[in-house]
Amino acid sequence: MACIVKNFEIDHQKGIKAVRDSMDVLNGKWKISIISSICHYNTRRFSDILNDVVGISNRMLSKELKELEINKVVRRTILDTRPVTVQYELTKHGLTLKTIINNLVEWGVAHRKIIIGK
Amino acid sequence: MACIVKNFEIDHQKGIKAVRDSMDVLNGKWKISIISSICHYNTRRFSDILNDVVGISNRMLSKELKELEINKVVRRTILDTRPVTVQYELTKHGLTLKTIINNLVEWGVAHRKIIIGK
DNA sequence: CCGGATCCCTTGCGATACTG
DNA sequence: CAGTATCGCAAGGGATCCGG
Repeated sequence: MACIVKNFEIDHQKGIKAVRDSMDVLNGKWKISIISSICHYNTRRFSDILNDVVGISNRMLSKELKELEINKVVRRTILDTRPVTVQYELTKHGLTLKTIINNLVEWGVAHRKIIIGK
Repeated sequence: MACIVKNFEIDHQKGIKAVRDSMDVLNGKWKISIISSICHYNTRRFSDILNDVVGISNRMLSKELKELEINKVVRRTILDTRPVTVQYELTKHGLTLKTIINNLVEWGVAHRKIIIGK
């Protein structure tokens, strides 16, 4: 009985760590918006994302995209056009975030209703 | 046709804003871990959460819980024991985060496998 | 036991300007 | 077009101590 409780607790700790791992990747002011933008269009260019995500600067966009690329959420492709354009798309791994994003959208809407009072 | 495209874009912008609303509530180093802890036990005391969320200081826990209470994610109850103990539980609204948290746990586990290489 | 108050350091992030 | 470099502030968050 104590053993069951103990395993229960261990799993809970694992869960908390796993959530933190996720949040480390998704944290910051812009990440999820960027992912949401790319996800919506399947493939999206730098300047297009810059327009989608209102308020972000090119410096930030560049930095965030680089981190997402390192975390294998996003794939970067340079197209040899003149001038150069760069394309971003979600990796297979990145695509698995779609469910989470949809849930976050739903929750955000519900939350606004509750807080602002409809 | 152009109209359809336009509505499509508008909805996308709404989606991005909704995600941001969610993240504003959930952002920071600790929030989701705290919610995860309370959610797991249904009802949890201050000092217990302090133990669950490894690394957090009482100052931070206090601050984060207060914000979550303001955002109606968490309900706070003072028990008249000696010395005083305080109990936290998720509101109905807070409970709707359960799905998101479970998804984040799954994704975090998958992510670690991909990045660390199993 | 549950916090609040203070101090201080680190980080995130914005603004701006510049390259291939 | 897609970034990089530099600067600088404000927020985030840790450590410690105090009080009901």
